[in-house]
Amino acid sequence: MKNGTYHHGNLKAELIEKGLEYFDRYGAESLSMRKLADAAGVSCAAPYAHFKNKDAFFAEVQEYITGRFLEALTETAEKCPAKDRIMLDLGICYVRFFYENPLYYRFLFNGRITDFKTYPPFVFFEKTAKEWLGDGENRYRILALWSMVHGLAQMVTINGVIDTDDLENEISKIMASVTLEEN
Amino acid sequence: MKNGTYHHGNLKAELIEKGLEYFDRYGAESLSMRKLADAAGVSCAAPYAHFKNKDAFFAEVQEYITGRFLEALTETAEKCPAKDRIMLDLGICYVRFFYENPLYYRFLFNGRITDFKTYPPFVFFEKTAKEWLGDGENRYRILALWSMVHGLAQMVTINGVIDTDDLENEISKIMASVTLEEN
DNA sequence: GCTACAATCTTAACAGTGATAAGATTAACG
DNA sequence: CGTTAATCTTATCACTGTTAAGATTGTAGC
Repeated sequence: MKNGTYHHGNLKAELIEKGLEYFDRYGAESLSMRKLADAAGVSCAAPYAHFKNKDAFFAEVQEYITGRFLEALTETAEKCPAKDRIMLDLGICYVRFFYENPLYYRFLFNGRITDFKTYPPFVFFEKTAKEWLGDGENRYRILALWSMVHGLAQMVTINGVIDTDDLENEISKIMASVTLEEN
Repeated sequence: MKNGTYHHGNLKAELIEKGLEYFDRYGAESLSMRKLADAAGVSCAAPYAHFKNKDAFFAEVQEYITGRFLEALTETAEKCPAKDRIMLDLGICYVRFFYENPLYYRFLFNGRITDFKTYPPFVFFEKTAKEWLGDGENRYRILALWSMVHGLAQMVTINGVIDTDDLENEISKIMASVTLEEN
């Protein structure tokens, strides 16, 4: 207990913040509620006033990360100069996000996301792809593109299959190597 | 201790076997060395005579699963009737393996595989792709195909983005939607 | 300001975990 | 038959998530 502050005042936010810090350094596996409480200068049971259990804590962290991921995608789409580049830019952004935050990939897509169809970043990706490809029957193409980009994101989080010195160029070439008609 | 059998005689194999059973039902997260020891009718410290630690145990389980995965791929390649179908068949096999064993995907590709480039199933996939595509500069195409198939495998382990009643047909259409020249 | 209430935090405890050390049992091999 | 190494058991450790009981404090209504 720090001097005179029985009530922390901002514990929930600090726990998430400290959680992300630890997380970025060591990953989610070794993160414990007790270390987190310690880091926030609080007793081991205090976090349970704000999170029902460890999983609920992780769920909030996940929502935060998902928010940042979705933000990156929407920004990329908005800033895209030419409409025929949008899927390429989106793909690069998608891969880059997990290249820059490798630990996030495992955290998100490891049992935590139980439904791809309703996961906001995917919904956005699908919507954009539909707009780009037109209203025809493009379900299979969208799935192909989507899984390719998602698969690439994982490659990039693990080991140098892809040259990460020039990520943009590499992803471009990979995506271009698979002809989607006018590309 | 079972009647008169201080030495189990076959503990290591039984631990892996019981491990896979538990694993198939509940996943790897809740599996503990102690439950495993219990299930094998042995004290909680006995497993440590055969495995240095929990991670070493998991490493052996991983090798077993990897073996089965690689086996499925090579068999598919051998049985393939027409050479121009081989990448399609391999892709279907790849996805089907994880559709049938959804928990394996998370287990394998969750920090456990630290290098895609040397992971035998990937090496085999790459080699076959090279043979199929000829000796040209097809690096990007192979990566595209590879990540697509790998991404699809994850889709299929999570939730109904893909119609799993007719997995073969769906994967075919997805792979075909992306034109790889002569296909 | 005072009081009641709800939110927040601490202390203490529980069962379950991975892991290790010390010693018991037994298989294997000369 | 005796020695040795492999295998197993019995403690025991530190650590984990979680809960219950009670202490402290912010807050709303008087």
